[in-house]
Amino acid sequence: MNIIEIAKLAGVSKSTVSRYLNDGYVSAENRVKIQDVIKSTGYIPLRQAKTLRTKKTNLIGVIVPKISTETTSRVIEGISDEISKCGYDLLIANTNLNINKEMEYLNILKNQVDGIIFMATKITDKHIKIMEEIDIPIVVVSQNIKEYPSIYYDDYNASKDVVEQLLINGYEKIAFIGVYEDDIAVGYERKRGYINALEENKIKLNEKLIQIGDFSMESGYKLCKRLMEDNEKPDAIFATTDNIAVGAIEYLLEAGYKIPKHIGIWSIGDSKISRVVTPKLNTVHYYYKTSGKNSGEIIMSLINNNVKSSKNVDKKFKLGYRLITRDSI
Amino acid sequence: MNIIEIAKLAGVSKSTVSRYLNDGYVSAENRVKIQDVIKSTGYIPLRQAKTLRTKKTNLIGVIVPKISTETTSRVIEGISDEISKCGYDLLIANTNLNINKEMEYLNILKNQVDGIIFMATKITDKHIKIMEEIDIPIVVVSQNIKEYPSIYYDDYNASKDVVEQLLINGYEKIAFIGVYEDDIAVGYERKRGYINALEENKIKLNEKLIQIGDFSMESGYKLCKRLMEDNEKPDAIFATTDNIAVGAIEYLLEAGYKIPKHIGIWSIGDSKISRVVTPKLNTVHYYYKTSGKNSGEIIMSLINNNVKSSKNVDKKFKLGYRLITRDSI
DNA sequence: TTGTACGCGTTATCAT
DNA sequence: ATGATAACGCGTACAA
Repeated sequence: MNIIEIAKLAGVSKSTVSRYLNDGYVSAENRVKIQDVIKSTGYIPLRQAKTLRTKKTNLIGVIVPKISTETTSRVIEGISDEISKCGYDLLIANTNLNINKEMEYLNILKNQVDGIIFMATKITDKHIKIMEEIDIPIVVVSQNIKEYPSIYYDDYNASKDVVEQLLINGYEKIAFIGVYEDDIAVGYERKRGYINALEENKIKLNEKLIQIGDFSMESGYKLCKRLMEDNEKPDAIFATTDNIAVGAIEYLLEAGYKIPKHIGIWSIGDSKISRVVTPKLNTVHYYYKTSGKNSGEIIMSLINNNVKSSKNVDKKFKLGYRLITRDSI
Repeated sequence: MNIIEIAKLAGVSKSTVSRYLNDGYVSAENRVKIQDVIKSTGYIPLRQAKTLRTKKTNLIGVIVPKISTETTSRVIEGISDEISKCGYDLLIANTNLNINKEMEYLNILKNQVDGIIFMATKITDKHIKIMEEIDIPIVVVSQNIKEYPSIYYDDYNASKDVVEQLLINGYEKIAFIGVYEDDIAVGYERKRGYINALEENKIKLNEKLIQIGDFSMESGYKLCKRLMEDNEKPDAIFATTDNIAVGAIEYLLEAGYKIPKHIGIWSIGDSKISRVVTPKLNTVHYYYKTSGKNSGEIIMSLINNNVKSSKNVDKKFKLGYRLITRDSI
């Protein structure tokens, strides 16, 4: 079923049908005829043919580091809600944290979609070079990249606030369990917030209290163990993610510590898990879904304004956060 | 940059370039020339033009009920892993549990992609009617639909096994907290397993011990409360999902019950939460990622065998499950 | 082994 | 307001 058949059935030319479908510049009587035929046949124009002609795909590509995490799915949900309002759909590319796949997908997507939302963990010069060659708008979410529109979280201040809350509540030896600094937002910025908070409060930095691993619960468990078995035992732990915190809690409980009696703990994420683990976690709420919504809005506005490259488009959204107080301090 | 420019640069006709890209029927010397040009230009054929010609999109559409749940993201991960091996990408349509959107997306996707994986909660005659009109293969995951290839879980037996385990462990009054039976798998089948297990063990069904709500923790909380405030107090609860179980636990703990001392609890899902909640939940592991992988395999094989409609294609995969014993009984 | 010519379904231009 | 026709980028039958 194509536009020509519809035209025949309606007794008009295919141009008229096309106009009916698009600008709508058609006489009332033909309008009715065409409408009837389309309704009875269930005709939907072939997107690919339309794309070939118009250079519009009505698709947004999203590159994600890992599809099955709570963070990712909340961001995607926000994007999906937003772009579907504009008749756009989602093409999802999962890199599984493989940096080469990120580059590959950037290249594949560049002529498949009208815009790319790139959920990044770490962006290298190589990335930037590839991104510069792309002539559709790109929006980065989760990291602040100076060359591109970015939606990111205020990791530095969130982290600083956490440490300050811990101090206010009387904790003195606050340990830090984080991730590799390659990840600018979660690794570097959160650590920087921790360090600066201590500094501003005139507390000497103790390198032994800083442990770096990956995003897994196992890492939280292991690093917490290392921390507690050392003679520089902390009285509080700041874990950069809920997942890490849960791993740490697991160790602490096993080792017979009471939380928060013997040791306090605070993390970032406000994941579902943080609300049900015992003790319920003090954490920080990030507006992940909102960040998806915002990136959707930005990409749509760039597309609608016919922006070809979003390089140096100065849109930066630093999202707020909310400290959540529960039972772990 | 299109195929004609590449041809010019390589000093051959565009047919030769096309052959290089596809069947590869090209002389060695031209092969090298073309390869060089493609490499230096970074040329990638435009998918849409190719599609228009070949009727192949190299896209799989996935319709999901809710994008931001652990189950969904695990299934999608499996699909993504599998189809990416075949050079396919994922087009995701999120219905947000809106049944009309399901129909809508079936109609939209039918000429956008080469195959549809439909993650359904409940399939009506209306769905079937629409699906019959679609001339690309459809695979259903999460429900067993007799007319279409289906990957589903053995809800009936999993549920029965849970109840039997509870009985073996000495529990006598086992309550059931479930969801509306519209959802055939989670609602109907799991309840059926519960009822039959009791029957086979000659235990009289007590309607008061059966509570039906939705998928939320709140529902688990509320229904558990109702159960415990009645004079027919159960000594064990079978919750059909981990989420519901967590809600129930929340109530029980608040009300001063000890688990499993005063009451046992068992659920289905083996979600991340089930492993960290206190007490750690007895639950059932379902192979969600595998189900995604399998649906990917099936859809790819249907596509590769040029199957136009998968109606009455007799592929049924009932996935196994694994009972997980932890601390809640 | 290579190239020419045509067709896929749509929109845009231009005359009428 | 309408219709004929060209064009989008690619693949392929056919002729050479």
